[in-house]
Amino acid sequence: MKKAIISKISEYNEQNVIVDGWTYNSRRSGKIGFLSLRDGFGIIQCIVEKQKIGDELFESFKRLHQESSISVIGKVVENSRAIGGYEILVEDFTIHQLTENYPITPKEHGTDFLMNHRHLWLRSKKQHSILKIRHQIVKAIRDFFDNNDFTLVDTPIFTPNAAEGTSTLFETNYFDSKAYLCQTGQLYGEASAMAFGRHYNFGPCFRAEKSKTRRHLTEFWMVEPEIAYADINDNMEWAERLIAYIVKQVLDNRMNELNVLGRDIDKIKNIMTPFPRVSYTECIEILNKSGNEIKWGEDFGSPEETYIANQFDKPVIVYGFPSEIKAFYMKRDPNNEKVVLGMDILAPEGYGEIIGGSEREVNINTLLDRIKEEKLNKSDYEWFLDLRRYGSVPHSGFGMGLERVVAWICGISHIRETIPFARTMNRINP
RNA sequence: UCCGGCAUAGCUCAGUUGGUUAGAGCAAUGGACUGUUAAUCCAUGUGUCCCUGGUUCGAGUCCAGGUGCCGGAGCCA
Repeated sequence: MKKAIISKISEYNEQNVIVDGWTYNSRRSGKIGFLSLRDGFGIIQCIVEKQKIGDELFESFKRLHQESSISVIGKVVENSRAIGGYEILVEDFTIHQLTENYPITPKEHGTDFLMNHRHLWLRSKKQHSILKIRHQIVKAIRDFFDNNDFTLVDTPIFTPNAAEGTSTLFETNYFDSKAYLCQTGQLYGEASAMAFGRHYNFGPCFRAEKSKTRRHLTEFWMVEPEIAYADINDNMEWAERLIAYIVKQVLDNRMNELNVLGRDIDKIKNIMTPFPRVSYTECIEILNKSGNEIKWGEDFGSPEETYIANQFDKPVIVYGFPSEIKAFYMKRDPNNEKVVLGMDILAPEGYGEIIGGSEREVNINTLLDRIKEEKLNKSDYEWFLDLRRYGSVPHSGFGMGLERVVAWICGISHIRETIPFARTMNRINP
């Protein structure tokens, strides 16, 4: 007999199959039982009739509590009363383990309790859907870059210094000296772009910021393309094409999961290029008109960012930030030395910044000045400066925070549910 | 780090102006029911009321300190 997975159960209509899984829920109405079987690929209703399977097996069925592991043998049939349209008429089943007192019951639970049981919470429908969509997004990102002749080049996690100087780093004991967990792979990405033309790296980043908000993790995943012979406008186009592609892939492949999450599809179905572009200076004007007293030169806070994003129903590209508030490696605008050729993309619905990028500074003297201004250790950057000594070209890149994109597309209010095992200021377990 | 909130059964919560024996739903256990979708109905068990100290004849309830968590700010993807 064939083993079937629930996501492909329609291929086995009117056939007998084996399905390996776990009991998601069970109900009884006298001599007929309804067992929701979960196998990681889907959930299907199994019909257990006492008359059909006999008294002994029916008694074992009664003992199948939530998350008991079983293999079910039965016939697949269409039935409109079953969620998913198919059900299995059980003929036999074998029990691998009878589970007692599974902690997560089909009722409400608090976030702290659920996060303490994250290893089990992953089995729940909603969490399962979020991580399936996360996987689809990761695949879309890789496909997008692979299909556009980018090369994946992994950047190191142990680094000897701060890339941006500003963010807080996790320090580790590296034999007799100190090393830090990477907060970005960007500088290494620039080296790679000069070797491969189009580069991306995709992996975890670490920031020891004491941030307790729904948008922050201490360990999160970031994808960072870096493109040789690309200016800031090329950069914006790559970024918006990437986002549009991701949204389309999720809509095309994960509609079931979006529905489980109750996502309002209207909010994401029109995410197509081009995205609106608005300069930092225009943002200040918009904010001042609305009564916000932010001055030119100040960085946006979270409420300002949300206000700007809410003016549009697509992600919005904000460009031309004051150079003082941005990283040392961003190129100054030749037409206005006060601003840099940097851009952020803000997601709609208050999800905040999902992309930050820029055209990179290529003039070695300007870079040296900026390194001095930021009080960075020049010797740490000698290798990076080599990239400006040997065949330097205009180039650009950006970083996109995976979890924020997942949160936005899923419509999840807190980022901690968008990563399998969240690390925050107050949590490193499980 | 700052501001605000919360902490009572395995879970989610209620608990009156301080009053003697601490409550519900779910989960669990037993039973009824052949089409349930978080099934329903009946029965049964469940407590360091976060910790320490104080006020009081009496504290889950009031006060002080502590701890943990949640939300927001700053910072950022």
